[in-house]
Amino acid sequence: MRNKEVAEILRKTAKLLEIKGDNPYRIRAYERASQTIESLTKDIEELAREGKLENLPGIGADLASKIREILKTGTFFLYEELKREIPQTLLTFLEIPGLGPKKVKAIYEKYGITSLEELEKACLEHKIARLPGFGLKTEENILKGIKLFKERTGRKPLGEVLPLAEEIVKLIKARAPIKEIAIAGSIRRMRETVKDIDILITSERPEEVMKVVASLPLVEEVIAFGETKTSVRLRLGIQMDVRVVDPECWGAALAYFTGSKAHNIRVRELALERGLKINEYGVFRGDQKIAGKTEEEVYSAIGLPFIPPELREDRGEIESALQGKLPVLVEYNEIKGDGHVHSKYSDGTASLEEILSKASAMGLSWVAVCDHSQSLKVAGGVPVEDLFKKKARIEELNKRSERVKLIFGAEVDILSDGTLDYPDEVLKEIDFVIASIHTGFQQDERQLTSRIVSALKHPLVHAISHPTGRVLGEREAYAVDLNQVMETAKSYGKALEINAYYKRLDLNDINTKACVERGIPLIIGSDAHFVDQMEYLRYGVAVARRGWCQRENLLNILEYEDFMNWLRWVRDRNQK
DNA sequence: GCCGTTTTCGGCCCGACTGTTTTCAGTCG
Repeated sequence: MRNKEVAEILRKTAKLLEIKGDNPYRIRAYERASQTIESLTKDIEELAREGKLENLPGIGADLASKIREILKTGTFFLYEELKREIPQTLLTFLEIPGLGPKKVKAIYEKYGITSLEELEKACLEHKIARLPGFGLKTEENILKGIKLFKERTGRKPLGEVLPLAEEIVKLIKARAPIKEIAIAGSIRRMRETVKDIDILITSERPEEVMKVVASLPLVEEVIAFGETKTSVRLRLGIQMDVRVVDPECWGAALAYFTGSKAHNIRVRELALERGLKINEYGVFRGDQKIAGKTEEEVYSAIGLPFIPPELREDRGEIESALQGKLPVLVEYNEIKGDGHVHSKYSDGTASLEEILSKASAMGLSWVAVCDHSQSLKVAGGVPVEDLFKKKARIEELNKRSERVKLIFGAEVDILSDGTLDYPDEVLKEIDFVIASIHTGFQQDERQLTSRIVSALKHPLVHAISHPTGRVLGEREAYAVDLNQVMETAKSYGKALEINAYYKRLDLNDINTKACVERGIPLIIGSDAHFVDQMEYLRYGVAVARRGWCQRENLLNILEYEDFMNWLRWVRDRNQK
C-alpha cells in the first residue's frame, strides 16, 4: 500500500503551487486528489494496474498519468521542477499561524528568506513591516506564530480533547445567556485527532456570550474577538473557535461548522447545480431562504438525506446519499458488550466484581475479560494455573449475575515464530481468544504479516487485537500487509478488533471501512486497564461509524448468548 | 486540473476577522 506516499506528494505539490501563486483551481484539484487517495480503502497500485485511476472522483487523465509516474519512479516531473524552483523549507512557513502562501511568497521573493531563524531575524530588524501589505502588527504576529510553531505539539487525540470540550460547554452553559450549544468541527465528526475545538451557540445576546468565552479560566490568549465569532487559545495549547448564530440558522451553521471542509465544498457544489446557495445562515434560492433551522432541513433542501457527522469526509458519502444507499450506522447505544478488558489477573487494576458493576452501570450485558498471556511478563501475563482460577471465578460470578455476564477470554501473544503463547489444550478451554503482537515490532513485513496470518489460521483463535500496533503520537504501525491479514480473516471467518483505547484506535476508520466492504466481522474492545477506561468504548464506536459500520458488521451488538454462539461457531467451522 | 439532465468551455464554496488599507487582500476554517 503506497496510498499515503502518493497522497503526500500530491499534497506537497498543491502547497508548492500555492506558494508559486498558480491557478487556485488547479491547486484544489491536487488537494482533492490527495485526499481521495489518502482515504482509499483499496491499494492505489492495484487500481493503477487495473487502469481504474480515472474512475476516482477528481482524477482525470492528467492526474492519473502523474500518479502512474509516482508509482513507477517515486516522484513526478512537475513536483521535481517545483522543488527546484521553490525551497521546500517554505512549506513549513505555511504552518505558521497567520502566514499564508501570498505572504510567504512575498517574504521569499524580496529577501530570499528560507529558514525560520532568518525569518525571525528579519522580523526583529523590522524588515518585514516594510514590505507592501505588511505592517508592524503582521510582524508581531509572525514572531508569535514562530514561537507557537516551535512549541507546537500538533493534533491532539480526540480522547484528550473531547472531555475538555464537554467541560467547556458546561462552563459556558452555566455562565452565559445561551439557548442552544453544541460541539461542532472535527470533534463532532469524531476524528481520531483534532486540531481545535469548535463550539456553536444560539443566543439573543451574542456580545455577552463572546465576553464570557473570552474570559473563561482556561483561556490563555484571545486571537480574534468579533460580534459573533471569537477565537481563543487555551492553556493546553489548543485553539477554540466559538460562534453565535440566530436560532433560525442553527442547522445551517451546525452543518457548516461540522465540516469537513471537503464535505462542505461538495454539498455547496451540489446546491449550485440545483440553483441554490448554501452558507452558514441557510439555504437560499435567490434572496429567499428556504431552509436552515435544522441540519435535516438543510440536507433535504438539496435533495439529500441527513448524513451522520462521522461520515462527512467526502469519502463517498455524498454519492451514496444521492443513490439512497447511505449505511445505517451502528448507534452508540446499541453496544451490548466490551470485547477486551484487563483485570487484576494481569496488568489491569480492576477486580472481576468491579468490571461487572461498571458494565452494569454502562448498560452493557457482557464483557470479555482478556488478560495477557503467560510470556508477557511485563504486563503480568497470566500463568496457566491462574487461568483456571480465573475461569472458575467467572463462572461463579456469572451464576449470581443475571443481567451482565463476564466472558472468560485471553489476549494471547503471537510469539516471534507465529505460534501462540498457550498450548492448544489450554486455548480450547478459553472461551474467547484474541491474539496480538507485543514483541518483535522490528521484524520485516513478511515476518510480521506471516505471524498474524498464522494466528488467524489457528483454529482456536477468534480475533486479532490492535492489528497494526500503532500508538498515536508514539509509535507507527508495524510493517504489516493488512490486505493479506484481511483476506485471511475473511476466509477463516475471524474478526479484527477496533481497539478503542484513544491512543490506539486500531483498526482506524479507513481500515475499518475496508473490512466493512469485505464483510469481515469487527469487534470493539476498550482495552481498559482501569474500570473507567471502559468508557473509551465510545471512541471505538466512533471509529466503527467513521468506517461505515452497520449492525451486521459488528459483534458488539450481539446479546451475550448470541456472541457466545458466534465464538463456538467460529471454532466449529475451523476445526473440521 | 476536473467536469457536464442547462455546459466539452467556462465555470469551479462561502463568509468572518484582521491588518493595512481609504475599499480590500490575505488568512482561516
